[in-house]
Amino acid sequence: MSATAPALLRIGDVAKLVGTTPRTIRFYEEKGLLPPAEERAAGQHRVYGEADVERLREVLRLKEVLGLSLEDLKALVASEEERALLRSELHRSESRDERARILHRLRAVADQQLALVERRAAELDRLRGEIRERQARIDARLASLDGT
Amino acid sequence: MSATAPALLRIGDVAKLVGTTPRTIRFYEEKGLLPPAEERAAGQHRVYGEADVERLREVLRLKEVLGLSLEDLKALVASEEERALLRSELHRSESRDERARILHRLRAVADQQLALVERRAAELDRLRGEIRERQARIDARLASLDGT
DNA sequence: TTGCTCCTCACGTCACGTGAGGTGGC
DNA sequence: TTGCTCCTCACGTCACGTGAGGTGGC
Repeated sequence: MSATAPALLRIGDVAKLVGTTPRTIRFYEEKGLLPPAEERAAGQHRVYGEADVERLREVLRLKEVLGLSLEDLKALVASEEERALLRSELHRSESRDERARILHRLRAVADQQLALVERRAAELDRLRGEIRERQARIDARLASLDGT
Repeated sequence: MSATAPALLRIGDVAKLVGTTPRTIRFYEEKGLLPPAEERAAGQHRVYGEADVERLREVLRLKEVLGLSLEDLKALVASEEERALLRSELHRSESRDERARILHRLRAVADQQLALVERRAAELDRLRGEIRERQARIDARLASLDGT
């Protein structure tokens, strides 16, 4: 049975895979941002699976790109959890009405997440635009220098 | 002469204008990120001008949008200072060759700053794209539910 | 003189980093 | 048994927040 068992990872493996440190993973667990990673006796190694890696990767990416505090990140993790739950419900759903209800809820979650991203993106776009304008003005002055 | 003197601001005024706190301004000064804000005897109030406000506003914006550490921010502040210096040199420049040299240097500074912005923007664009795709897939499934 | 804002320590906090000393599994 | 990674305290650090106690200017 061990041949078909899913790959079990230790905290150092997970940290390397997602580009962080064991300490950060323990810290997030301590703060309730990640689930306690399997049952285990005190002083025992934590054990993780592929799904945990994917989840953590997504969480860290959202934090980095959006610059969120752990408090804000907690809310986002909750919405990611709802998304996962809804997707599995969608698979098991049996009636058309139920599927429609779940899909509408999924759409609402996506809208909410997009709003967070759009705010940051707008600020960056503006900054990018300003620098490009500066470049254009410099180029124009250089061209007029060459032209005369 | 006091009628034509430039508006002199205190640290609390500046903090409000740029949306931060006096403590942060003092901290940045302490860390060498901002100049010591006018000569003043120990225990005297700090005094600022309009130019200081503009500078600080830009610095804070770069920090927030790019998510930089104070160490990285220091380098960016240095490049902003070079930019200001180059611009005033450009005004005073007398030969065509000098102007060309300064303009090329200004262009290099802008390129460098844009590179910083583009990296962040690319990450955000990808995230934005993924969420929009999710929305589109949800909408397609909803449409097919209605269609059948 | 009364408020208000300012000043300088200096300790608190958030999100981890970094050893210290000890235990677990190939 | 030897390495390696893991474990739990626990103190350090970075970027400030937050009083504590006192001084300065309309």
